[in-house]
Amino acid sequence: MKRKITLKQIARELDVSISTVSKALSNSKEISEDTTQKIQAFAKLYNYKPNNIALSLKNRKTKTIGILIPEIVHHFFSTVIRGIELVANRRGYNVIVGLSNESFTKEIINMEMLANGSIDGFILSISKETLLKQDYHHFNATINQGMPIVMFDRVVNEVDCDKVIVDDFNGSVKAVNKLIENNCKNIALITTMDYVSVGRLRTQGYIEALESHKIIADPNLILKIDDSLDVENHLEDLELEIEQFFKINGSIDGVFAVNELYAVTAMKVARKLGLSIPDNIQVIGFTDGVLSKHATPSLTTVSQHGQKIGEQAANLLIDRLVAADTEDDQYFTNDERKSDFIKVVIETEIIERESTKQFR
Amino acid sequence: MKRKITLKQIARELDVSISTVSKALSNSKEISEDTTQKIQAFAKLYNYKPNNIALSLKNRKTKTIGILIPEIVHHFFSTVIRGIELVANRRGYNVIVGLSNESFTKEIINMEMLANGSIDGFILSISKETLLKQDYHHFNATINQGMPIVMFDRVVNEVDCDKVIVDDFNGSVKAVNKLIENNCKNIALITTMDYVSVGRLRTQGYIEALESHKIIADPNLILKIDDSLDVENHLEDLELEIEQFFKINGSIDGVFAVNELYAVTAMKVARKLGLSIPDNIQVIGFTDGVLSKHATPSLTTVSQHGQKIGEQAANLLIDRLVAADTEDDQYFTNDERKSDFIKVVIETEIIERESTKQFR
DNA sequence: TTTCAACACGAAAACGTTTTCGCTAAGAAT
DNA sequence: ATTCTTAGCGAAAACGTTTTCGTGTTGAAA
Repeated sequence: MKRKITLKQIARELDVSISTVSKALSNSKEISEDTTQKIQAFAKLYNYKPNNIALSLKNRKTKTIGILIPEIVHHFFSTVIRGIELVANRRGYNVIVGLSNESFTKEIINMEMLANGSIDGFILSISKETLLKQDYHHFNATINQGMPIVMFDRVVNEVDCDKVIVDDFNGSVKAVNKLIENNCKNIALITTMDYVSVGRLRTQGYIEALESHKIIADPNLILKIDDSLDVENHLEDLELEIEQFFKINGSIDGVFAVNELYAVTAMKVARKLGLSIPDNIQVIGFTDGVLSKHATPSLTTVSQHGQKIGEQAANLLIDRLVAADTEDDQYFTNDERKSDFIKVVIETEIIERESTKQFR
Repeated sequence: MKRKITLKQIARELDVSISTVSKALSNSKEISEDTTQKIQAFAKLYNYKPNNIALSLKNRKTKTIGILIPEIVHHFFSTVIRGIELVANRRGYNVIVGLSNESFTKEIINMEMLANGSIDGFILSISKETLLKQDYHHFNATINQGMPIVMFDRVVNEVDCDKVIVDDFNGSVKAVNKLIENNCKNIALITTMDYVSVGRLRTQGYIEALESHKIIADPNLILKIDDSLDVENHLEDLELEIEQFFKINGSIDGVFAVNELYAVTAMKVARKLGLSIPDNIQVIGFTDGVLSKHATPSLTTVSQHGQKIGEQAANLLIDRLVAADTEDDQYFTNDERKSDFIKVVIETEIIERESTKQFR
């Protein structure tokens, strides 16, 4: 077991100085061709690679991006990570992942761990607890320390930074419009509590779509699920709730659900109640995950393009990092630097599958 | 925007030496109570936190684990990551993620990027292409450089390191036994090509279970899917293949599939052919993912406990890291160090759901 | 008064780089 | 013969820590 070789060791072996080795390896023409050859050969032989940590310390940048998300076992989030990793790698960056597990405290701890030199910038999506508390000081603190942040999906106006979001509002409008066009007369909405911004926006889209068709949104047709306790492990509760909802509102012939799980559960319940899909009830979900694709019947969804979100976020962050790098030279007073932040909206797209009727 | 404060700055402000500041902050009793108080107060005020990179360079360890997996948009892998992150965090480590995307080259590039000081050790699962090529030099190279590796799930005998695997063989045996107990007479197997070790092992389990019941495995009842091209995007091909398979073998009354996708697709096809589940055909899958849970009917599966795998892997790696740390002191000749590697087997468990009959 | 321990702190090395600057020798220009 | 370039290399600083060792001051012991 031989440890990685360093410049110092090469220098000692070849009886030259460290500087000479460093220069020779970067093909500096300060060094004679002879010495350069010799050093490069030796370095290759011993598989020399510069130590990243030393480089990071010297350059005061790590070429690493910190990702902070609420949950990783989740199709949408892992898709976003894939997008981030893709462009990060292409542009010479690594990716370090932290999970908040929807907890405010873990979010802070994770940020502080990473903000102390480990990374050059953050890409993150806010945890539910943080959204509830509406306490965003940790984000602003790290931004003030000169570390850029890009938020995606679960973003918030109180923090000044680049953002990448899906067009929740218009996505919902499209979905509900589709149901209306498909002759649904009583369209139900299954959504989350309002503090999750995406839930709120999707709900607004639902209402807007109805109203634009002169339909008054019936509050009874809106089911708000409290998912503060994790639904995944209380599936029966979810089913029960939806079943009650269906029974009370017998006239429902269309369902728009703000996520995949609600949608497939709704389908399940509907079938249990003897309703057939899409003949009696048509269903559209939000988020294009595995469930939608492989459910029976397969689910028509509003696709979020998670990977694109990740790619965009990574590009935004890295652009800002290289900008900060070159900008360093020209002088700026602190407030003079133009701090207009970008908000990228990723358009949604309806993917038609079997849970809605096909008209053509 | 004020950059993070350093020891040097504190020292200058308070007109003491850097060493004094460092000692005061670590409560060294070399420093008088007065000065300690003053320094700590100042540090707190300016929110001083030691720079991780500098610490890494000094201590020659990063407190970071590198994860290298073929794909992140995959329930099993993301579950493993969650497990790793859980114990890594608990034990003071960060987690950096690389994706090989099933490519040999990307696997190597990623390893080299991370191996140059960025991390203290690897947790990885081998890419399909690497398994095909059977070229494992990059793993052995990094191990030889003194960087420990823990492999999980897709492991290989040619590399000497700790391993965490699921009991694929026994898992399959259990599953097929269950089908036999449930009175299936013609049990089909839907599996992958043999070069993926887990596919091979699960196939062997299938055969073994049959033979232990004096049943001769019928080669016609084994369908090997070539998933070298990604199946997710060629779903129809998969369905077609399975449909042909079912039509040719009309007698099938039980299906064991080595992954979730094959299982739910089999169910879909079966229903399409007018067969009801579990009455006409019972189905068991491998991997406990979202699909199994939410499919209709929900799928009986062999659960892999991905999170437990991740936790075990992380513990193995960190144990070895701290061992190497303390062991450093006593002298060892290189070959003298005890290098017996551990192979942890995570037991599988059958989760019964609606796709098999209930006997009680 | 001299000696000595204890106290409180600073200097410097080390981790592995890159880069600026300075130095020496050799050859060219004056 | 003297000055000037230039080629080729080394010394040292810097990034931010921790830690070892040294040093000066003070009060007590001799």
